[in-house]
Amino acid sequence: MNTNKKRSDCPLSCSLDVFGDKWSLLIIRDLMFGNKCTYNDFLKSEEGIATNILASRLKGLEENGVIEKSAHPDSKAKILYRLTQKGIDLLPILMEVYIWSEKYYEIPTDIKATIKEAKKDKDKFVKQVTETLKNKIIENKSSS
Amino acid sequence: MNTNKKRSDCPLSCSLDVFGDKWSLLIIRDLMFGNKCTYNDFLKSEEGIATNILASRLKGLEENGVIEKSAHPDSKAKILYRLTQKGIDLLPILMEVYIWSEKYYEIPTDIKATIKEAKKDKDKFVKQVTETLKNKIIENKSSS
DNA sequence: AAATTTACTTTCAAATTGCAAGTGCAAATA
DNA sequence: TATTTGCACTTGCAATTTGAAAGTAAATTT
Repeated sequence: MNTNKKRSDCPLSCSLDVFGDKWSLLIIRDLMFGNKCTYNDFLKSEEGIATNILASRLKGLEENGVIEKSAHPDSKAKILYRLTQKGIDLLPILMEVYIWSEKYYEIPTDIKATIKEAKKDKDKFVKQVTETLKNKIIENKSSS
Repeated sequence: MNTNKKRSDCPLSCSLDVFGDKWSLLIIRDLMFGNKCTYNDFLKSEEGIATNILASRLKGLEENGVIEKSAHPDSKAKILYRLTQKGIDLLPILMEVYIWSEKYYEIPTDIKATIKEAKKDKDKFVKQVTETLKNKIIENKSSS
């Protein structure tokens, strides 16, 4: 992604410069809910992102401080991608997208339950998931 | 936008197929907060969308039921674009994007106050703005 | 030592974008 | 009434981006 061009001072426009494309938020999703954290994990996702696009999106997200690379505990050949706090803070946005889609589209049953739970108490859901994600950061900080 | 291709059954992916690009949500923003409602209004926005892109985005958003066209009360030459309920329901998503950006970027002072208000009581903010937007729909229904 | 895995890069055709100019109808102006 | 302007687009074309496939280099497994 273009990490350089800023189209205007509008916060929405600036945010879209960071994650306003068809792929970036899917990577965030995989990191948040998919238990995915390596290049190949993202490649394997259902939507079938092209490898060059994945590389460019990871670069963009990293440059924008949404994700960061770190050493993978299992192997030097692997790189572990993880959300920064800035990335974790995208959770409320994703949550609202899921809630919106649940109102207007058919939802796979496995996801449905989670959306229902989020809708019941949004703040609680955000706090819970945020905590889980933060713990992941700490885990990896201490093992790298 | 491609209104046809569905990359997966993931609700997030489907949602991004509808508004996951650099322009669509800016049009929604203009309709929601910008008091803009005609083709030329959108064209004049700060970010400078190209006219062919604007046409294609408006088409896509309409096909996806997010906006709709109607007769402009002032003139036959004008077309009035407005949000559908489905479009109005994007408000929580936009709100969360604004709140996120306020945490990580410099925000123009005029928008800052609105974001602060939204943060104070999200539900209240969504309800208030939703009501205003719904009234706009009714206004135009009765005058067209 | 050879094959495989992992994280990419490169190549190239196809699709999309962005800019400029043009079109056709409506409305305002001379 | 004739002409210009406004509005909502469309068209043409170059430049950029995407997507598919193949390639690379280091690390790991066999």
